[in-house]
Amino acid sequence: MNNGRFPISLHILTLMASSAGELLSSDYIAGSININPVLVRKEISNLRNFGLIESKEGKNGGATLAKSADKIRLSEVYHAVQQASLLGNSKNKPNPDCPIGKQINLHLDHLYEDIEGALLHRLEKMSLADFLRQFQ
Amino acid sequence: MNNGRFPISLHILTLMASSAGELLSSDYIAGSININPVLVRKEISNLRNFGLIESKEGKNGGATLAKSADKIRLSEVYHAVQQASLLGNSKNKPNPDCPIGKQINLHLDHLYEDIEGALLHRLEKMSLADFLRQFQ
DNA sequence: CATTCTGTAATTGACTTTATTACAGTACAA
DNA sequence: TTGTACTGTAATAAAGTCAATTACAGAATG
Repeated sequence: MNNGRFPISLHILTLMASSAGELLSSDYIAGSININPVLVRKEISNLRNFGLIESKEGKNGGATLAKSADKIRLSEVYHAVQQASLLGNSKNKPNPDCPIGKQINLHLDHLYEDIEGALLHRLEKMSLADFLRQFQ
Repeated sequence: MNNGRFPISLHILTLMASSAGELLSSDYIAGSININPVLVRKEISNLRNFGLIESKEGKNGGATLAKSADKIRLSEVYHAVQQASLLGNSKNKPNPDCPIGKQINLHLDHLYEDIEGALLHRLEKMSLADFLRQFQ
């Protein structure tokens, strides 16, 4: 994964899991993560599109989990923030006249798929509730 | 992994494995990958530090594998290019006054280590020779 | 000793990510 | 019904990252 969005999204969800039911404001969340509130709202918007978060506009509004923390797998969080490939995106444009260059992206892609499968298998095993449980 | 260095290093090593014994110039390699020769030399320099490549300066110089392709595990390549953490580096500076923020980097790091372990396990199983064997 | 390489530093440029500004719209509460 | 406190989102600016490029010293060869 290429971005810092995974930790941000997981932080957001962890905060919500730790205060289940309450609506948290983007300003409060941004204060905990120490980033800009607009970025928090963007991530919340994304997580909402993936059915992990519900939010409420207006005064006393905010966001909360859309389902209980033990129903949220970390693999869902991964999918929600995942855009590019795990290990360096195959955006390289190798020389098609070279016998190695011509084929390497195909084989790299296979390798990445294999590895990403292993990664997802791990993330699948841990729920947000499991993750929160580590905090004391 | 955050960078495009893994595919570049693997490409370099694959070229060398496919023409075992020969010294390849950074210009030739750069032509196959379609990147700048200086970047190739930087990667070669790094791979040499990890004992995967030997190089020779001067006219008719170049680089070649330091050991046979079936002795090189892809996990070694990963280690050679790995600097930052796999999933978004914990460069966030969460608020230490927040009970979640205070602890989250620790738990994120544990999670990353766990996942990286799974990834390395996969890469450990494949040698450079295995990777090259896929090419026909 | 000219040539062809590596090795490496320094700079520039392209791109990506995050912060910031701005503002419309929504819900609540006095 | 109006002020306030929020979300949602777009647009822009600032910061950071990564690769390309330039430059050049040094090594090996013929």
